[in-house]
Amino acid sequence: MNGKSNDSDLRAVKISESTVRRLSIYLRLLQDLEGTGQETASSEDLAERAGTTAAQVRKDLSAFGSFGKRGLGYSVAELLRTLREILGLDHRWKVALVGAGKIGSALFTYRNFQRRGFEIDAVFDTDPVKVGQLWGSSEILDDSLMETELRQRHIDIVVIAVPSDAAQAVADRVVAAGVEAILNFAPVRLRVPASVAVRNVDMVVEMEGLAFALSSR
Amino acid sequence: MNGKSNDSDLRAVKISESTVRRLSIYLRLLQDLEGTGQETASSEDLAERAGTTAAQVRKDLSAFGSFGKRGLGYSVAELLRTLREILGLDHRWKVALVGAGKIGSALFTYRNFQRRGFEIDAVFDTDPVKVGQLWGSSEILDDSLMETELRQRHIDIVVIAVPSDAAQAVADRVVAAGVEAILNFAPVRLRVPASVAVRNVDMVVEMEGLAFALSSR
DNA sequence: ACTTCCTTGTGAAATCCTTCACAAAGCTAA
DNA sequence: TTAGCTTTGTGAAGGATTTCACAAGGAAGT
Repeated sequence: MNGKSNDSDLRAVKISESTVRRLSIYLRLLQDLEGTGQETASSEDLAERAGTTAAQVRKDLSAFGSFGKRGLGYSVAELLRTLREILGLDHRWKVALVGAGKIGSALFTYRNFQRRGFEIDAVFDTDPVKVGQLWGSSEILDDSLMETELRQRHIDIVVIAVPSDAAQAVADRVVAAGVEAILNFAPVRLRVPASVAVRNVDMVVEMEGLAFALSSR
Repeated sequence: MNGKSNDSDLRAVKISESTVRRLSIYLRLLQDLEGTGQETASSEDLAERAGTTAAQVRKDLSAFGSFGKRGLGYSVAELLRTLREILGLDHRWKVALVGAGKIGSALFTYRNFQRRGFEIDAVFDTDPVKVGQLWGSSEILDDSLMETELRQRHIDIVVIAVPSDAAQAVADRVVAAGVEAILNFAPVRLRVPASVAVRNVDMVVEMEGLAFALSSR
């Protein structure tokens, strides 16, 4: 929009994972703020709510451009729009879920997902009892259809929610089918090519972190 | 002058969260290795499986002492024992679950929890329909009993799996009841005293991290 | 014993991330 | 317009974490 010295080559600068995490948190805060009708927010406001520092907020944002007004802060509406764009949430992402167990089911019904632009377009399982069942409007598909369906439906992100001993095999097939982003709930480190983005949600690791914290007292 | 006290004073050295995370991952790898009958593992072995570097593995471990044998590597059995001790998994931890919804339920039946030394001893919910129901051997308790039960049962860790607008209030009560470790599944940043350890499991943040990664191509 | 090979443990260097601190910019009021 | 406040954006400093690289320890064979 402006012709400032900013040159906004988003691709060039390396953004750390922690920065991206915080951006996601700022986004959520801003959504809350939008609800309250507050129109601007300072880096100090955001920092306090996000549990970080004002300088950190400004640094995080400054990697992408200048979005604030000095003396005023950031426009909630504008920063919301900007963050959504930065995070790639300005369009919907097609998600497939592999594993229709308890965790898969919890995830499927998790409203925040759909609301944030992630739509689960396919569910796979190996269990013949589950295959064919309807989850919402989508039928649980047989595991063997995975590769073809992932391609045909142009799935962007796959959520792996299978037992840990099956996870790597699923990951291999998913990668072979051209998917480049995986959210892994299985308690294993998946080995994938560097071009594939993986995020792990590992409850046991977090619990053990708490156990460690409690023990070091 | 100064009593340059380093040596093996475990409490004194500051261990980073990322180190603790990796220790937990090494522990899991070693459990797998134990199953295969492999008796020793080098830092290189562990690093490859954990998706890190050999130097990192050695640094992580060296913060706690010297557990390896030069030329040989680490004894799987011994390192297992040591890591369990370091992480505080040499005894069981009493866990309470607040929120008997989908996520709570998935967690409750998650076998890996119990297996790793975490036993869920109490479940709370506000919904009168759920209160009184039996989950495994434990009855779902009314939310209002939370403070007293947490104290009476000497709960170490509370898992918060309630909607985000209720999470902070639950956290406040839990902290007031003397609990010092919280695993939070609600998509909010809890504000707690510094003495309380909090770990967040936030699926939306992870998904948005993937969206960002996909967008930056 | 000696030699060779392997792998640890660890200072030092390099890299990455956060905090500091302040000039510059925007707003309001007179 | 100028003065007084406020808050951003950002180099530079400071800290933390990771990687490097190698001396020293240990095993196994001769």
